[in-house]
Parts: sequence; C-alpha cells; structure tokens
Amino acid sequence: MKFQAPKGVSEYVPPRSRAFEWTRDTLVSAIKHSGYQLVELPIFEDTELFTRGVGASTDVVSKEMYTFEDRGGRSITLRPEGTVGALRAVIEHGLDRGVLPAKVFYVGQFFRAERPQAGRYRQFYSVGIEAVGIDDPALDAEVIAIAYAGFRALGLTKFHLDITSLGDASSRAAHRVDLMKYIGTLDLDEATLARAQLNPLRLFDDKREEVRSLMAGAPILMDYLSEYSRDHFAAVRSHLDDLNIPYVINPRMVRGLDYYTGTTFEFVHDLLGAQSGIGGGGSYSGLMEEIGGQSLPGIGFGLGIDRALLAAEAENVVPVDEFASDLYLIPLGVAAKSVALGISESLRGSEVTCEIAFGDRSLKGAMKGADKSRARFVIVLGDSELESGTFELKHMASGATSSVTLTTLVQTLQQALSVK
RNA sequence: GUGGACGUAGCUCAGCUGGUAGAGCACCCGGUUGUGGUCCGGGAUGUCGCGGGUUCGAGCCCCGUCGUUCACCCCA
Repeated sequence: MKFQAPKGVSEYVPPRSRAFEWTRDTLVSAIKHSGYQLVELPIFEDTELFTRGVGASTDVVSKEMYTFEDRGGRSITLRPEGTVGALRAVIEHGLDRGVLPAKVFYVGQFFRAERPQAGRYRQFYSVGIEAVGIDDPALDAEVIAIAYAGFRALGLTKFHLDITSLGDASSRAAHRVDLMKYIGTLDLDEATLARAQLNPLRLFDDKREEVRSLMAGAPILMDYLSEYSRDHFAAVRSHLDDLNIPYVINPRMVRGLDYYTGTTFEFVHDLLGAQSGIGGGGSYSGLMEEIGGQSLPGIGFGLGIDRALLAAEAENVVPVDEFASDLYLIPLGVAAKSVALGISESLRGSEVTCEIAFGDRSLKGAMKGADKSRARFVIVLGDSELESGTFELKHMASGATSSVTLTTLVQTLQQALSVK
C-alpha cells in the first residue's frame, strides 16, 4: 500500500516550498504595510455560516463544500472562502465596536470539492483582507491598491485589473427583471437556462462564442445604478487614476459569491490557463447583518497564493534560491562533532545560519554537500584544529581562507556576511 | 459533475508491428593519507500506478479502478 496525498490538493516541498513561502510572505507584507492585523481563524465553521453568508444558490455552497457531521451532531464545513469566517470573528470579538474600519487579514488553506485542474485545487491557499465599518470610495481604492502592490512586489506585470460596480440591491433587482426578460427571448439550451435562473449575470461570462454574441445586446447592470452608486464608483475610479493603477471597467464581470454589492474587482493573469483569476474581491453592504452582526458596510479581497506562484513562475520572476546556509561545519570524528554542535549552538542567537555535515561521509563527500547546499563558508574540524583552537574559514565562492578562533568566529562571519 | 490526454528508476523521459526494462540528470564510492564546483572510473535504484482479462508470453492489446493533466462548469 502506497499512500498518496488526497486528490487535488496543492502541497509544497523543497525546493519549491521556498518559492511558496516567498509568494505568501510577499503578499502578506504588502497587507501589513497598510495596518491590517492578523486574525488566525478555524479552518472549519458551522455550515450555516456559509450557507447564509456566501449564499445557498451559489455553486460554492450548493455543490463544492466539504461538509460533515461532528461527534456532537453539528454540521461542520471546511471553509471554502475567507470573508464570512473573518467577519464572524470580527463580530464575535467585537472588533467592529472599536475604531472603524476594523482591518483584519487572514492567510491559510481553503477547501472546495471541485474537479482539480491547473491552478484549481481542492485545498488551496489564499490570503485576504477585510475592512469593516466605513463606506468610503478611498477605502475601496486602497483595498485594490494593496492587492495591486502585492502582485507588483512579486514582480508580476502581465496581469490586468477588471472593476465594476454591482450597485445596491434595488438597482440590481430592477436590472435582473429586464435581463431575465431579455434572456427569455433567446434560444438557449436547458443547462444554460438553468444557470440563468440561478444567476442571470453568469451568462455574460459564458465562454461559448454563440452565447457571447447573443448576450451582446443584453441590458447592462451599470446602466441601472443609482446616482449614489454611480458617484461612488466614479470616485473610486478617480482615486485609482490618481494612484496610476491601470484598470479596465468590465460591466460584464461576474463574481460567484452572492454577497457582493457596489465596487467589485478581479485581477486576471495573462499567462495562466483557464484558472487565471489570481485575486478578487469587492464590497458587501448586507453581509455583516446577514450573519448576525451590526448593519455595517465592508470591503475586502482574497488573493490566490497558489495561482500567484504559478503566475510568478510563468513570468519567471521567482528569485533564484536565496536560501543558503552561511556556515557549513564538517567535523571529522566524534570529538569534532561535539565542537561542531557547540559552535552551531552558540550561533543560534545570531543571524548566522549554520549546518553540520552529519554522518560519516568522506571529506570530499561532505565538501560536495556543502557545495550543493550553497553554503557561503565552510570550516573543517579535524584533530589539528581542535588542538590549536584555530580554524580555516573558507569562502566557497572565492576559495579564499582566513583563520579564526572560536571567539572571533561570530564577529568575522557577521562582518563577512554583511558585505557578502 | 461532464469530456479528452497521460501514468516506466528520486527527476525528465526512451522502449520498434506484444518475447519478463534503458538513457540523461540526481545520488553513493574512488582517482595517494584532511577540502567543493569541471573531468575520468565504478556502484545502488524499478512488484513498468493498482486489479482483472486476452495470449504460450504484456510495459506494450482489452476492461475496471486510482491518480495526474487539459478543457467545460466554477473560481482563488
């Protein structure tokens, strides 16, 4: 019996795990830079939180959730997205009673029982933010700017930003009536009509050319926006213009979660396959109340870490292996190993990373190991060194050596490493 | 959930019209006793995804199954 990882999960092992860390940490630091604070949340929640928050008619809830019953008979679901869980925590801990907007971020894995595909996994990683309690176009713009900055910090350039406004509930309802009327006049197959019943906006997103051309004359939600929504959206755009963040207004953009209202956006990468959305988000005016909180507006986004990494690889911008130990110790014999362990221990508090050649490989083999691990410096610990107390510190790149003692080692290393 | 392609050493792959497996890289040892990256010599490595069938005989054919992958659907 050979065990394999469960179907469709994304997992990262060396050497690619370092690229994953880099992707995640780069996106997170863009977020922290704007003062968002971490909420470390459970990976499972009460099922009803998602059915109410995300919307029972969405694909995510209706057919993609990992739901099970726990021993107490409670219905539990592995989180398929981050927003509603984050808001539940905001409400539960009263973060929305303090300074507004309450600004939180989360990172971690999410679960959706879909058919796996390039860039689509059953367990995937996202990082997201939520800003709750203030309705301000400048906040919308900043949220978008943070995601944009994160992607740029990764070095991505071949992506674009789609934005639109979904307006408020009444304008959407009015549009929906007209849209359904229009769709009713079209000659569509049963499956497509069923999708239209669930969410007519979906048809704007259909990949088939014939459907696209049929939908070309359909009424556009943008034309139904209230004056308030229109002005709000104009203000968001003007902030983005001031920030020199390029975007395209895409009135046909569709989001799969029911809670979005007003400003919504999506980052799409140009070099990825069918799963090209690397991040998306928007504002949600009714969601807080829907899940039992105060009636407060909010806005946020989720960025796909797996997909951002795929994008960075496609653009060839992942930094080449910056990870390397500073010092590689090669002890010859038992006494030398003890000394090596001591040196490693004494370095633990410093910034110097240190590895030891374990086992009883030949010196040549150990040197090869040092080379493979791209160690910057090597010290061979043999009988003569132990006796004299002085060691040859070898700089691998140049081959140059200098002699150090136990007491001067740390200082010498730090000096050498600071100039590199 | 639907459809197509694929599944051979750690990795990338070869294997002719069926005759019980190979290359490159990586790995280990050695090329004078204690110093790497190149070069040379040597070495280990596979229930050919799994189960069944056809056949004297299957990695190559058939069925099933699991997984991967691409697309639809949907989305991060």
